[in-house]
Amino acid sequence: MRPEGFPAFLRLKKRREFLVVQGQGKKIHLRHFLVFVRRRRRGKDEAEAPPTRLGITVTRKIGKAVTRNRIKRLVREGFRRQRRDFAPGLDLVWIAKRGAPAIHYSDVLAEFDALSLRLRSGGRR
RNA sequence: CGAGGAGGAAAAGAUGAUCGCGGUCCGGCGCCGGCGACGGUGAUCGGGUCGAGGAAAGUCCGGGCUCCACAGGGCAGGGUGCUGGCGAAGGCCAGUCGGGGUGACUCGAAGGAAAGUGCCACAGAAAUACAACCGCCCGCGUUCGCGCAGGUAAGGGUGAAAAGGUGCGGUAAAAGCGCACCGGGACUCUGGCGACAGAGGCCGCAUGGUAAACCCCACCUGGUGCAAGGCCGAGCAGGGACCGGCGGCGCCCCUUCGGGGGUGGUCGCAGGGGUGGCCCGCCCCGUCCCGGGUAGCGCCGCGUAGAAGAAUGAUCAUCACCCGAGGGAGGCAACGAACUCGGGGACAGAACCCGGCUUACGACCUCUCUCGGCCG
RNA sequence: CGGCGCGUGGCCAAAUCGGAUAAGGCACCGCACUACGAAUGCGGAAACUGAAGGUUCGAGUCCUUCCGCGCCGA
Repeated sequence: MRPEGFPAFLRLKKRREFLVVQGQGKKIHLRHFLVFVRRRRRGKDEAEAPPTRLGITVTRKIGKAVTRNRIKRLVREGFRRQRRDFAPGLDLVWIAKRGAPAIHYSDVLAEFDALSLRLRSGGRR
């Protein structure tokens, strides 16, 4: 697999998967997003942890179709670039908050930095 | 130079680099089936190729397509409404009339109010019919305050709207009572396919407004919407029909205890099916029919962009473009080229397809026209 | 995708067939009562009816377009 690719098996696609992560995962508030994080279960015969997957939710309350698409693209781009720095075996669900339409790509990168920082400090306990 | 009007074309400014995304084709890889050739499949990898708009938006009209209903006609309901042409369309083109604008131009649901019904608050005497409150005038009476009988609609007052308007004549005061102009009406002629326009003489001319109130007239009109509609369908549960080959065992019912009847639970033989050219062999088995129909990375519908967490993005560089400030070549002047710095690029994302409309929108190009300012 | 409904002070809301200067309650402000508050009484402010046009003498009400909500069906 290409190091910065984003093939389909790295995405959450079914509504059921989203509900599981949102119901059982840990809730982390960032500046423009609400992120749910849940550790994936490891299969019996799998040697290493499964890769970290991403799902994005932007409701119609956030904006019109153009802005919703733009937010999802930016988050996907950030995940694609930062994926190597993340611990494997997680499911992430990003839900856009009200301020999200105004963000730029650099803001998304900052959000990812903040998220990984929170995950590291929280995971030590 | 500025401000504007109309028509058209084109719309992430262009190119490159790096990292990416969706469809499809080819190849690799994984999985499944097969002895195999090979076939199927995948959320996987590589390569080729294609990959948003003029409005993709709103869903205001219409068509294709879909299923349901349906002889024809009519009623009800809904829609449209100046004229002519085209069209499937509430659209387009050309014109007429009316409103707006100095103008180029632009906007208009613009049929009918002597078919009928309703409504017209407040004010006012009176709001569609019996017009007369203050007035004005004549006559009679008078206690000189006014009263009665009549004429009148000019003036005052109310109102959005008050029985055509203005002027002159006229009169007791007045009045289309008479005349001129304006307005109106039907008529004739002329031009035009027509909406309508123009002209002419005629009629002194009471006959509101509202139909985006009910309505009348003319024309159009069946409903449904791709979550339409069709197909596959694990599992679970259901309905009906047929023959139940023979025998053993089991189970159930009846019994005069001899037996009789029922039963696809099971075994054997027979039978049927599959594999195969055929036999042996091996494997499977009550048969047939029917409806509903869930799960599904389901399939088709579905496209030379095209899915069902829904693709066309991010970063950088260079070059154009526009705006502002500085600058000042050039020019008699109004004006203003090169260059430097700073800033900017809208509205918006296909979801069955197509045509029209409406709404949103930065800059640029082209054609044509109007108004204004300054200079010579 | 299709259909239906609703937008009136900060909040909840009324307004008959088109005829107002657009009710009422909660909340708010002031005064009175009280030692202070609550409650009560009196008084007051706050709206151009989602936006823009149109019809009408007159529009919250009728019509058109747009904006924002909500509901229903498949």
